[in-house]
Amino acid sequence: MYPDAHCELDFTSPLELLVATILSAQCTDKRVNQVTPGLFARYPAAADYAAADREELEGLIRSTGFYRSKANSIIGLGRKLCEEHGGEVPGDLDALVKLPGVGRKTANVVLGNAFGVPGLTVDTHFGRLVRRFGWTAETDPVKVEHAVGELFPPKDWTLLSHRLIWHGRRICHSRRPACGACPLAHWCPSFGEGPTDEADAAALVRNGPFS
DNA sequence: ATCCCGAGGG
DNA sequence: CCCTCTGGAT
Repeated sequence: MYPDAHCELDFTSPLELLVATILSAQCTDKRVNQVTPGLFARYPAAADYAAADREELEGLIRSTGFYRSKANSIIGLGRKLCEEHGGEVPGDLDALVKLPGVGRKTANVVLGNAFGVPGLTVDTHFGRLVRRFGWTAETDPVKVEHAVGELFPPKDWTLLSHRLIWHGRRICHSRRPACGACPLAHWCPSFGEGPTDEADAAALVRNGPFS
């Protein structure tokens, strides 16, 4: 299912993807893609963010929401990249997570889509769906990441993340999931009654559309 | 636990 | 009017 699910943010470099992912917090990808062309043209390199005028940057990203904190993060990001990473985006999780505005989810997005390093991007969709599927009951994102990581080989992690997010965005919504339109309705333990036990969940992983 | 924050949908 | 949208820092 969803064999060609992919990152829907527009980008042409690790830096662009990193900035776009920061902007995508609590915002649709479509809107992020509306502001990034102008943003990337104005600030082509990390040094340009480091030297950016705060109010001008805020104006360019305002429509994505949380624009003051996002502008702060992006300016700090540019500075730290220049001071500690030669102006380049580091390709490892530990360094990425230390950058301002970059948490584990954002770091894994950059690793998976710009560096080809397998990563599970546990965002709100990912967590909600794997709990509905009965794959884990954890709510802490790191615990969810480890639990789901045990169920699939690393080579499948990035595509699996995109598939789950795709499905979450279009069908398995937070409040009113479109179970009537869901191709997984007869497979999903949350369609009928409540969650299944661990053996059932393991079988769902082995035989399910995401394997 | 709370704040940051605009835009679009129901 | 209320809710949600691929979070992260305090």
